[in-house]
Amino acid sequence: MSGQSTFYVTTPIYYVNDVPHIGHAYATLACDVMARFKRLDGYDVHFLTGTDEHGQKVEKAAEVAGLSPQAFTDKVSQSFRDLIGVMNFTPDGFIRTTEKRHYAACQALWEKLVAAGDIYLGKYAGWYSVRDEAYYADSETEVGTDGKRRAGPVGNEVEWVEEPSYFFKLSAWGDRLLAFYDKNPRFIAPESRRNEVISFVKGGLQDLSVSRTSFSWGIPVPGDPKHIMYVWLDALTNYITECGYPDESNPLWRFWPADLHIIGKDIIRFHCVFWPAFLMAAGVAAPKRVFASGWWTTEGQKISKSLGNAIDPVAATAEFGLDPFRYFLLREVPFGNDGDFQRRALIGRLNADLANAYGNLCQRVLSIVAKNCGEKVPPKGTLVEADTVLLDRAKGLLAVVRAEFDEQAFHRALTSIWEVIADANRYVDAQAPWALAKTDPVRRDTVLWVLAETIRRVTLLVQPFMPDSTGKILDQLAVPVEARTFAAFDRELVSGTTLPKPQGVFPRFVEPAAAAS
RNA sequence: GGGCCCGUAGUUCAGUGGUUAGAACGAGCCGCUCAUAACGGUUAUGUCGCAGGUUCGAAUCCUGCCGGGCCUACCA
Repeated sequence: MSGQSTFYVTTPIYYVNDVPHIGHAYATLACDVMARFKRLDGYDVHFLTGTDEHGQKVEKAAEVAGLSPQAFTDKVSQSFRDLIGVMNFTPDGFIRTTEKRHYAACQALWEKLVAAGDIYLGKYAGWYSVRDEAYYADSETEVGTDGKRRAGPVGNEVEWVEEPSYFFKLSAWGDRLLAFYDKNPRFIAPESRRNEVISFVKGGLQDLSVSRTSFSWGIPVPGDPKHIMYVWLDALTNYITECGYPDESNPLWRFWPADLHIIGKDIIRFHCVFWPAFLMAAGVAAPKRVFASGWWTTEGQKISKSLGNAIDPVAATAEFGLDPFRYFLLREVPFGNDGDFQRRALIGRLNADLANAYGNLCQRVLSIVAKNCGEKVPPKGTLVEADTVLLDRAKGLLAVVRAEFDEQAFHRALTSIWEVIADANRYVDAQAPWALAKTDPVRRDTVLWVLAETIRRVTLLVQPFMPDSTGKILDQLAVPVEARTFAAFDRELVSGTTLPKPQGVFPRFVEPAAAAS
């Protein structure tokens, strides 16, 4: 037990200004699949998600809704919890930045940074738009023909504003960050993101304003409560709050440093530049890896509220089924790339990959077994070369899939698995067990055993992606629940085990219009 | 302006110097009949964005151009 390797994976904490959409579902799904895989592979896993609830925007949104910030965030945070059930996610923790433990962690981290000499009091100055309630960089503003400075050619008027602010000495961390990236080539993925970050850091870093006095919905700076901590310092800290920071005797501290932060590509800088700098300054180990996922578009168009083309995870799972939806999101697009959500493509995947290739393979094999082998796992006779070729491919899959998971290459893991499914379908045709039934029932039984055993192995590996459906298939193979981890990958099906009646798991999807005509 | 990534069959993509450029899906044809009209076999389709260059040899390296996406800091 104690020697077990740990694996800590996190989603971004979601900003409660928005209701959950496909972007949230996607990042959390990737973490869920990762967590499930590592659990099956014997790791001591901790999977964290949660909500980011501070900041000016939340304060304002609450006001508009006529609620206190706390009541408002309670409500919106719940909608993210609800998504967990809808998508069958399995987080071990759900953190909210409004929790007491998180205040304590943030303030402890702050004090560490002060003690290390990395925080000082200065003045934050910039072009401020009262209407936007936002600061703009000099380069973002321009002076119009009327002599007034605006945020862009058509933006609102800006004025020069200065407010006292604490700063983090980020400028001093450039070289150490570059050395860190150099020593940890796996820290940022995909590769192109790593290049972006490195070039950004090489361009020189400025000190970072890490407190605000213009609003109050946030975590007060220790010893100077007029100041509220910069939301990102607050938000990023959640990952160590969960582990008990600053109490390193907390049992969950064993999970730090995190193995994997999965994030959206919009927040790379915060995770790959600010976060390791904060941690190194505070003397805490930096996370091992940050993987930035891409964005989804719908039918080639950007998702936007005005177009009303957002993909609602609840609607999608209701129409296509949860597991096919989970499968599609991770199979269709290389993880890390942007993806286009096309209805036609989803239906194509559902029918070609799930109903035809995998579902039908299970069904055709299991129904022959049910009709010919007395509803029992058939006897495994002498294996010939064709049998061992197929079985060896299925056996070899675990190592292949494991390597792909270490790169978060979910689409490649699935491609590899589906190659064996295709092999199995070819094998069925080549061996023709329905013909053997008449000529050589012993051989037929062996063929069916080989197929059932191949389906078992494949299905064990598909579990993280489609937990419900694979559970049903393993039930139909009478694989005991305790024999569904990778430790049992080599525990072959036992001939003579009674099997339940087979039942299709992945029905074909037929468009309602087509079905009617 | 600077930087990063991409442009390969109808579609989605793989392929980073070496035989006639690959896969999947889709399409045509043939076969099979255990199965969810599923499965198998087979055929077809490409100026590898364009133009130069390096090389015995380039989709693959270099240069320029065209087209698309992204980054270029402090509202998540």
